[in-house]
Amino acid sequence: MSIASPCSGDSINLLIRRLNARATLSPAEREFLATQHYYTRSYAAGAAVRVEDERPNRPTLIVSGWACREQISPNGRRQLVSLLMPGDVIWAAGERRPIDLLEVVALSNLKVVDIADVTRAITKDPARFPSIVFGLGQLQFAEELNLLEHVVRLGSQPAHQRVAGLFIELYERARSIGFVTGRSFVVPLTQEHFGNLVGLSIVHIHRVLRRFKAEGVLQIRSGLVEILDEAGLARIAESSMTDYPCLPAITRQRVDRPALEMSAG
Amino acid sequence: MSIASPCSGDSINLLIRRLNARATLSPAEREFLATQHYYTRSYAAGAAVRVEDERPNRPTLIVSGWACREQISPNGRRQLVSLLMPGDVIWAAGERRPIDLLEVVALSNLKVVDIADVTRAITKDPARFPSIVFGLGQLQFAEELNLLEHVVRLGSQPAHQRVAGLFIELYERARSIGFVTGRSFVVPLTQEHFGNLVGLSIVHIHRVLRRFKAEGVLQIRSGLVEILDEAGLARIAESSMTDYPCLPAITRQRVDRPALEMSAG
DNA sequence: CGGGTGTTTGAATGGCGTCAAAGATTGTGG
DNA sequence: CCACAATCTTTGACGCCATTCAAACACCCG
Repeated sequence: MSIASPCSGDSINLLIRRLNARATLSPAEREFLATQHYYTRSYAAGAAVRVEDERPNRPTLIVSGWACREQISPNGRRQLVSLLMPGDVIWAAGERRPIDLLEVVALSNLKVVDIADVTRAITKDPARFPSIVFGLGQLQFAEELNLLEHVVRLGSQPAHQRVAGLFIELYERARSIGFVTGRSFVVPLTQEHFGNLVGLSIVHIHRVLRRFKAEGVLQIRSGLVEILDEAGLARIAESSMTDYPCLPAITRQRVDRPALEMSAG
Repeated sequence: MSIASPCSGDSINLLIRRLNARATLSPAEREFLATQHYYTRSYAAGAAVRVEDERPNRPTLIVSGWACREQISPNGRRQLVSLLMPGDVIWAAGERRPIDLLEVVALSNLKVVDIADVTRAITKDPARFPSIVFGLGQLQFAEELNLLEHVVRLGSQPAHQRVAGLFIELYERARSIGFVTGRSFVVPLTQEHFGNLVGLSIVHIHRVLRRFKAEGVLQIRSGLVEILDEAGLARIAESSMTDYPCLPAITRQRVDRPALEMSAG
């Protein structure tokens, strides 16, 4: 199953809401965005998100599914540099940024719309769309901020902190786009993806997650992340090096797997 | 603490050369930069580079010495996010970037000049200074590119690759500003700084460097880095995970310390 | 010359990766 | 709708890369 996908008509409602949260759009701006015509493209999980024959790539909005910017290290390892969720814009208009040089890969089945024409119109007459321009800039800003936190995580934190920090980020981002119901949200990633994000092996990601579940902090069941103890999770992410007793402790964790009934909405 | 004093336009020759390498400056542009009046400030090693009462900080050019952008992790560890060398610009004019939010700290004694007035004049009339505008943008671009490589290093490479990659970056950057003589260049950093950069302990940084010296790849003697085998260093940085036999091998390395005569110019 | 800072080294511990294999889940074709 | 394949998860055993602790050694500065 894939995540609930908005139908074509309101596929950019999410973007409008996000922009609106950063700078209130004028009715004219909202009208403009809502009445444009958007081309949809779909990618299978694992596919490179890229417009053929188009270099550099055209500004694109993620409608449903998740993707990442990735870089293959010279040693063959895969590093996921940043995560992209619905409502995120991939190749911003205007000046090229280094991050735009990285390959974008679909982590789940993915639907995007081309917003190249829209952004062209906007940058050609920015005075007409002040809040849109500002909001798009803020979205870029937020992604680069996440990147900086990522550097700190990778460079100076042990496994459990990295994972805790990652899930706090995911939680907040999912909530900001309205994808959290209760304390749960769908994350269409495998443990390998988590590992490639925070620089840990699959096996060790699993060990950390098992620990979190045993401590009632966080739980993942078939792609549904449930934050059981938000404060506890934050405490782990921000604990000093010696505070949190390291992994071994819990040795065995028998899984009494209850029947699942949650839908992936 | 910083000491402000007027200073000759000579200190920005390095910046002019760097900009010129990216887009040839017109005589008028060169003239403009060279005849401006610049205020110099100095910081002691370890001091925060910051203009008192000024928030956000004013665009600033590093004249001599090294600095870094750093972030203290919640767990108390220090992560150096990016290195700043002479000729680098710290707080770009115009839009604020997330990286500008990080604290800048002098790693050695540092001399900078304030270029706020200059950048203001330039951004107010960009058509008059096309190559300067472009060149400054390229400098920003380069720093963000280094940041991405840093993410890959921290997230997916073992110790010796991180260190090798770091010194390749240092070598190229030092060369690009004309600070390399022969195969040597001065790096005013301690092993602790290296560790905080690439996410390793002091002790392990030392072990890796000892190994590099024993293998005739790279040598550091009182702050002078000597690249003994550039190709070998690149091979280490790009080797696949299994290629390079890991550390232990060389156990003992007696130091026969020869007299040094290099100056730190 | 003495104190502070940085370097160097050893020993011991452990966090995390690798290897391997058995469940569990998802997807696919008949 | 079921059987089968592929993918993902889970677990144990094992070993090494890297950290921590601790202490000696070298260097710089006033």
